[in-house]
Amino acid sequence: MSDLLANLNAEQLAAVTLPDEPALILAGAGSGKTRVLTTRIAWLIQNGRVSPAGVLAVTFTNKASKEMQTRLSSMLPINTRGMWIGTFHGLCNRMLRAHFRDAGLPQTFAILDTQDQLSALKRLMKALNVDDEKYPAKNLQYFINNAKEQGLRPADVEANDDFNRRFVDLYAAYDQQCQREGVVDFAELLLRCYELLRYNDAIRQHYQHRFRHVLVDEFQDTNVLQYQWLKLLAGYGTQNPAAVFAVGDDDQSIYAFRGANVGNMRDFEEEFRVRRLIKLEQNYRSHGHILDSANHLISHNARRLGKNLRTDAGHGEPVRVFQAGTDGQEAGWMVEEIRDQIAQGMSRAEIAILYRSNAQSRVIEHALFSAGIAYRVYGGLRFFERAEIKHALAYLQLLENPRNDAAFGRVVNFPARGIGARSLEQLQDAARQYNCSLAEAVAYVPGAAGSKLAAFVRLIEQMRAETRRMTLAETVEHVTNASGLITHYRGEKEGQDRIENLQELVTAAQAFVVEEGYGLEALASVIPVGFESRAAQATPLPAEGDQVQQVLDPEALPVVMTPLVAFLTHASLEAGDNQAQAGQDAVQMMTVHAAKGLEFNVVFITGLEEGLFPHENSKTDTDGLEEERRLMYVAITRARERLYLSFAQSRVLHGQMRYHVRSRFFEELPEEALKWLTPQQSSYGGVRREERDNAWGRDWFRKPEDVPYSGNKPTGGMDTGNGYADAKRESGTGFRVGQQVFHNKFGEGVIKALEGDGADARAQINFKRHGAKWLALAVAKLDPIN
DNA sequence: GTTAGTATTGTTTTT
DNA sequence: CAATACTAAC
Repeated sequence: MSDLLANLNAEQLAAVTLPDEPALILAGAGSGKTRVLTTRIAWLIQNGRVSPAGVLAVTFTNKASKEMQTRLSSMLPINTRGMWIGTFHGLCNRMLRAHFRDAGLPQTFAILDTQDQLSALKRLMKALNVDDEKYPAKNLQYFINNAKEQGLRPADVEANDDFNRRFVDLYAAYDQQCQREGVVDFAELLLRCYELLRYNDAIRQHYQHRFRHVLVDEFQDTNVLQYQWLKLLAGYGTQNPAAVFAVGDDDQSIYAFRGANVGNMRDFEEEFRVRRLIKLEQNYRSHGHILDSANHLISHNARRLGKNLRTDAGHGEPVRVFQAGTDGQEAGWMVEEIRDQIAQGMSRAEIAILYRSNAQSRVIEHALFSAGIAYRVYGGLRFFERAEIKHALAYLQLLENPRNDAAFGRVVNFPARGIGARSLEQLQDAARQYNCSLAEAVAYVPGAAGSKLAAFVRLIEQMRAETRRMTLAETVEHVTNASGLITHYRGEKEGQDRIENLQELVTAAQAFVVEEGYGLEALASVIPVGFESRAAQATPLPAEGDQVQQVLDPEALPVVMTPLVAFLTHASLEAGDNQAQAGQDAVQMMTVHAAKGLEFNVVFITGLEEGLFPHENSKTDTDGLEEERRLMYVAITRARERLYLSFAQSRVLHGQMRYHVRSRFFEELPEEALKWLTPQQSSYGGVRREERDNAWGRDWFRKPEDVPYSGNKPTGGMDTGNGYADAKRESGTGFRVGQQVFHNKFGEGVIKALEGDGADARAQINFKRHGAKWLALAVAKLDPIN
């Protein structure tokens, strides 16, 4: 109980037990930031300074918010579910659902992700006959989001020239389109919520009265709008403002490209008259050399609040630096090092490979895969972003809201129903003419096209009727079938994976109902002002498949979020990390951005080359460069015991061979902390070249099923078409020494030796034209001759 | 209206 | 190299 504070150092203790007033905590990497934040909440509650309902804690990522909830419930015997702990977007969504009428939104508004937003803009521009050459949709998207992040509506944006004026007009038209269709984009979620609080006195006062403690994680990454939102919520400038507890690290601000404004930290300090500024500078994570490197590097940034991390741990091992000839060699070297580490008992999950951009993961994946080392890739294409999943979700959206034109357009002809571009054009014209949704405009389209469209609308209506009494999972399953999606993919050669993903969606729906209590926590907090205490108590976990209406009395409690809407919201707000096999012990691969907040025993930072890291587009201005340096700082401080830095002299980028010099960051690290692993200057020998040569091969992700593998499911299917061939190949019976084989790239050759088995099987082949090579049989496409 | 095949273009990081 | 846009043939 009272040992909440037991293991805190002096700085942390001071932060946790601060009085109820604005406070800024400058928390260095690995200084126990999350711990301070959660302990603070627990301490406040335990000492009766605030009730769980009076706390609002906001983070940036879903991961962080989940972590906070987990830790909190391990400290206190309370249900964190009903608490207002979440991401900015998640909390805004909650509030908007609760007050949808006041916010001017339909009850079932859908959320557009970045892709959806872009296609909505393209659709709009097409309808308005805007030249995409002159006004690229992508630029418009950036323009709009940027404006929204500053809290600016079209009327507030100053247009200095014709070009900007056009953008402003399009911004206005886009907002109207969204409103008509009942959808909001990410930025709108925040802006709309901000406006709700700002212009609705009763609601604002309610929340200001309710939240006595507002805690913010990663404060350095807040944008202008988020800060304004916080100020409103915390009752800045009122008689009795909430105590804002902001935790941040200016050195870890890496989201400027997304509108993050480090200046918020300074503004906060001034505007809230912060008297309590605590620096957490004791690092509990990294060994000395690693920390020295981080400190040394970041000291090259001019604009800093100033902070230096220290550790009690010894120097530890030096930072190892490796220069490779090619990206393939870099990957090959990592494989060897990882093998060593694993052999010495290091858990795979404690090894992380970091890179600047997602594209770099391919070569590394290939090397790990050939070596049979289990790995997991974060980021990339996430579950809810897959095309087949988005199609299924679009059907589900239409069940809730037929006016959602984006969803309508997405699936009206998928699977193909003979509704082509021309018919759609007619439909869009009609919709514009009668100022209605696409679904409503169907009635105005004559002829064959009209009847096909009408059939589609009937299909949706029929599905809606059929699923009315179904559980969420049943609904999802029914829709994947009745829509014809499953049938369609069954006929496709690479459709098996997609079908499996659709089945996975049913499972996900099931899991959502069980684990999330149906989004009950969202429901509980979604109850309009005045009802929340009742709702918070009414959180018995529903039995599997129970309809929420059966758990909560619909008469007494205005249920605003149906399970389906909750699920769809969940899908857009949490793109669903591809954690298919999260529990498995696998090497972790991710971008540096994705690594923020995580830590590992062993860390590889790869591709440290000018143009890559620092990235080409950021090299020109100092702000960009400083952000890259902060990014590097974040990367370094992920490591606990061992850190590797590597770069390659040449690598294949955008399908072309590029030659790079090593990153300037090497010049900014303390020499005495580094240990150069002198690479063999190998233009020929050294690491096996075919690893690189095969890296981009079409058959790249062919794999036997039993290989430990937990990366992204490749979208291309290999299970159906060539599963048999692979099985034969891997069994070893397919090849013998002396066998003549043919390879797509290397031509004819003779097998000189065989080695290993299963996924590890390799063959040494003497090619007529390319000489002797070792090829992994699981990867290389070899056909026996004769 | 659909499909398959070809030309083009754009490639950082993400809630 | 990949995703997307466009074009020509079915």
